[in-house]
Amino acid sequence: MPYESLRTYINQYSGSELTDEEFARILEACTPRKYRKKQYLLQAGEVCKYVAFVISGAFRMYSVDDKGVEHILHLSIENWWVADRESALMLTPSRYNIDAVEDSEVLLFTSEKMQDLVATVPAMPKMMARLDQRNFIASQKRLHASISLTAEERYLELLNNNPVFLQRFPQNMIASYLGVTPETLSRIRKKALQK
Amino acid sequence: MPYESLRTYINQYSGSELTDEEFARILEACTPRKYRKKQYLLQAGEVCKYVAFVISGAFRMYSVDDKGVEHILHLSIENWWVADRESALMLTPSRYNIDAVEDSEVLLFTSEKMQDLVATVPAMPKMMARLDQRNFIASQKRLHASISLTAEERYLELLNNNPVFLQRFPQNMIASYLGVTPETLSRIRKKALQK
DNA sequence: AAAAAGAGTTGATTAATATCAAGCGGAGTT
DNA sequence: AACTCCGCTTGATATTAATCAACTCTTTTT
Repeated sequence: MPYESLRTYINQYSGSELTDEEFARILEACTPRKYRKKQYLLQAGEVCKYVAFVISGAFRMYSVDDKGVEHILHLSIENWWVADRESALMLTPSRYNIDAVEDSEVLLFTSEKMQDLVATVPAMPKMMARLDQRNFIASQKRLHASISLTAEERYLELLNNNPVFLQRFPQNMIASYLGVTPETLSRIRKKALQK
Repeated sequence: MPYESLRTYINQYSGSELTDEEFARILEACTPRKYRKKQYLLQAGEVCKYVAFVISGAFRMYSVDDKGVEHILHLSIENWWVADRESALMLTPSRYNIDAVEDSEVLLFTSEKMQDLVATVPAMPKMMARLDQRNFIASQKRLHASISLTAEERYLELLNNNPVFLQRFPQNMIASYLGVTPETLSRIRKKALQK
């Protein structure tokens, strides 16, 4: 079957095994779609209609402030979910943009289909609960970093926890993700290398 | 029955109505406890064993850095839950302290009892899912603020979204919650008043 | 009642990071 | 192949917020 990575993901996060029939139902509920580099999956002002599972490629979710500066809130690569869950849940227009950083392939689930699946496939609510917990923990960690650490410490923490990101995304995006300017990140790295 | 505020809370967040029997079971599963001002509910290094529902009073959750500076991650007042969920879920020692900011009364649930309730009272998983979602959205908002806004903008946002906190907690705690020093917050407020 | 501790303000100085500006080199486009 | 754009670096300067220090006013403790 195609998209085995989604199956593996759900099995892993739900702590159970999907039957072939269940997995087939999940695949029926979603739509595969490709995005070219720089193509939008969500634009600020729209309500987020889809939750996307990344099969391959990479995405970023970011806001743009009054001065036109982008602030990246989330980075996602294959085997991650992408969406503005606030907008999707509350049905409010999103403040964020989501676009492809590389040519990518995703599976799109509308919120309704996703709710159906959560109601009918036992593994799904387990996976969702687990996912929400992980999301919460991750954003609490980043909040802690952002409140109590210096730019350099935040960079080193990212280097430890998500080295993949550093290889996968250009440095200016990493800078934005860390909440510093590209110049500052460049200097931080120079300093870190000297040690 | 006592502790009606918990019942109201669960009804509201689950979108259903607890029966008297269900609510009685919930009350049996927890332990009421009082905390004096400054008393710890959790100390850094311990595994967080309880999830607490605040009946009255106020708590803060914070880390202490190498220089001894406190960084407040969460503030909670009556009708909020308090716990380090990361520690409680992962069973890892917490990096955070939780202590009472005022004399307070809470209901303590051990993680096991909470899991029992989630498994046996239908309203509970609904409430938990809703709570996780809200927590995630709230921490994403704060993360966004902390990455893209200046200290002054963050203060004004708090003034809009959680004016209660400003009345309830001393200014140095608000400063820590916003990620600035008390001196800086004092100057920000002075400036904001002049307008 | 006196003393001590805590909370907030204000001023002077320092440190961290942003901003502005210039230049380099590679990737993609025509 | 030439050209343009983009990502990255480096330097000089400006801005923001932290730090250090002093002082006032409450609140708490003795």
